[in-house]
Amino acid sequence: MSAKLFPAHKARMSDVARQAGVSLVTVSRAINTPDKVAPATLAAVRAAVECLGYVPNLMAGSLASNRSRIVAAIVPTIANLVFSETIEALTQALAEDGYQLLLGQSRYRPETEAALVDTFLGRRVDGLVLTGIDQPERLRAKLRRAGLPIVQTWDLPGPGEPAPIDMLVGFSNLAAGQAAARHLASRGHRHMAFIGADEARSRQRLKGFAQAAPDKVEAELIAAPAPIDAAAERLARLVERRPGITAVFCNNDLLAAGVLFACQQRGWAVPGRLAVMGFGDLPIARAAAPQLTTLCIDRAAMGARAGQLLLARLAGGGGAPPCDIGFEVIPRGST
Amino acid sequence: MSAKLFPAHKARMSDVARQAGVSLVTVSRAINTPDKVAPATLAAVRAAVECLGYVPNLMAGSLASNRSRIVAAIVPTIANLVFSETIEALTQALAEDGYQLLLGQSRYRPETEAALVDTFLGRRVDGLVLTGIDQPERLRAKLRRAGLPIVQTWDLPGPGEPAPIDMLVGFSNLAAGQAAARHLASRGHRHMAFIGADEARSRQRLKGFAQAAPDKVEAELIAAPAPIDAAAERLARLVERRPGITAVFCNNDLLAAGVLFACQQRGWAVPGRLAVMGFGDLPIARAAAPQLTTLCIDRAAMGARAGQLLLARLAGGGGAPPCDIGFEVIPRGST
DNA sequence: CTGAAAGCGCTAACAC
DNA sequence: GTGTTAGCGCTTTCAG
Repeated sequence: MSAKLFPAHKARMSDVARQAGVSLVTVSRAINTPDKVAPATLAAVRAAVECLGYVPNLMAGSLASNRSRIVAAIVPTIANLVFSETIEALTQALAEDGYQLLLGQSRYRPETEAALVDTFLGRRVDGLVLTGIDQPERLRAKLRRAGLPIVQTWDLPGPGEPAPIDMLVGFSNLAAGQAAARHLASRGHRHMAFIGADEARSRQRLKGFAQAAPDKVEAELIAAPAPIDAAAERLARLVERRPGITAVFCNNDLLAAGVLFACQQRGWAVPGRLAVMGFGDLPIARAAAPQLTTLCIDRAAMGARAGQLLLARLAGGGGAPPCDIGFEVIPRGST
Repeated sequence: MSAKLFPAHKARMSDVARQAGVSLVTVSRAINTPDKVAPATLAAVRAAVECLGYVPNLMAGSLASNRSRIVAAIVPTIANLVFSETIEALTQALAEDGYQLLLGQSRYRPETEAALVDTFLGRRVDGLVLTGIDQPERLRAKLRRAGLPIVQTWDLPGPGEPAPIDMLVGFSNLAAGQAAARHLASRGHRHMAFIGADEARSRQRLKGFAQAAPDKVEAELIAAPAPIDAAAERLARLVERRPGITAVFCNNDLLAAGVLFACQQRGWAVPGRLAVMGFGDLPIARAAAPQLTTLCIDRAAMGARAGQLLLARLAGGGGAPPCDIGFEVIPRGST
């Protein structure tokens, strides 16, 4: 409780002001709007700052200016490349304008997400990035009332689904699932299977997949977060239930890589005996042999775009229409 | 009697106080230390909070109390499972005590790291988690002067290396490299190669690996962040330069998986023609075929421990000695 | 271009 | 238990 809580950022703005022989306000301006200060004054202030080792207290500044320059993001988990790559790009985009990222993990739980939102609102973050569009109405209402810029990501509302809370950048998981099925069908497959996490967006892709598949789809849903080492075991179950399947759509390239290894062990040719399709176009997709056919989602673009939308709004810009970043089937050797 | 309707978060504590018929301080206590408030008062305050949709301004609270309840962490990139899993555990540990995580990415650049530190100090974060121990002396000095709790992670200073800035939880990358070489040697290998990122900790592991290898080690260093799809190409280079190599140590399990696929394409038996060892014990290690022998680092424990060290110090506890979380060679089929 | 005054919304001492 | 009095360190008006 003693000295440790009152560490070395001892110098305040008033100390710098005294040292530089100017007023406190001038120091503030020298720091925030240097071009509105006379060169000589600026130099004096900078010298004083240097000399005292002054570090501006952004917390106090935020309180006074009502702008925290902090944006919060909530993802189910950061320990999943699809989300961490999005967050990487988002952080980068924000950093360019001097914004920092407060990270929250919902662990796929709505209550946790709601609790995180409360905390973030309390911290007066300037903006919020959410994963998915399946927030409960109660939360959506609260967020709308809060009136801060919000970007929902990773999904697009279909007909009948609630409108975005504010801004949105995503893609249709339903359409992605359909595209996967159509790709496999185009390669002559009829009996398809699905392995994915038991979670909203994955289920949405399964729905689309099943819609567009020529035959009934056999599915294995793994409790999220999906452990990819489950691949071999899930494949085994699938094959036991439906020996005739000739193609499997894995909702994550890592899972698909696991299936590739499992096929290798079974002595199954890919795509001869089983076609394997992944999701994400993670680096492993190209490193695999055969290379993975996959659904490419531009995660970096999604994160960057989310950041840009927020920054534009924070800079006084108007709203932007929902942004569909789309997806692309990347045909490679595994199908 | 009836409450004014406040636009979201426009209600201040004084509004709640008036509505509840108590003083502002009482509201503060009701929120922060409910057990120091009479039940009836508490109920009245809570009703008022509910009725006004009051969300406490944590920013103002932080300024007044000089505690932000925010911890910052800097990693090279979050788009790498080894770091994102550490951050996941850290975030989780902090959340349990009501702390949030501000995330910074250095992109393996010391200047970026230094700039992030400045910002975070300005934000008066309560603690800081750093990746690695190779911060320049200038930065170390600044951080020591700052006097806030700091945990360095992912490494352990060897003899002659600078002492920790404050607290530390890591493992010896040098020893890890040595252990890898010894494991491969124990399997009868003499001609070993290394593929890894061109970055401090990876180089440290290479150093240990080379020290303990019976013969000269052939190395391929990939500019960080290492794209894992480079695996096949790097393996090709290695083999071209030293056809006699029989074992390769990859500094990341994903890279190792890529090498496994490359071997498959070459028709090389693993471990018959080439033994492959990974690093990290990521989920893919067990999903691979053959399963990957790897160096297991308990990243979740490291992140959690970092959080606990910080929380303990913030709760008034004393310092803790450097914590070596160690590593473990997990022998599996690939060697 | 610079300065003086007036808070931002809350917590921390102290009183009562 | 509860209230009163002071700030936390900065940014904003608004003067000059």
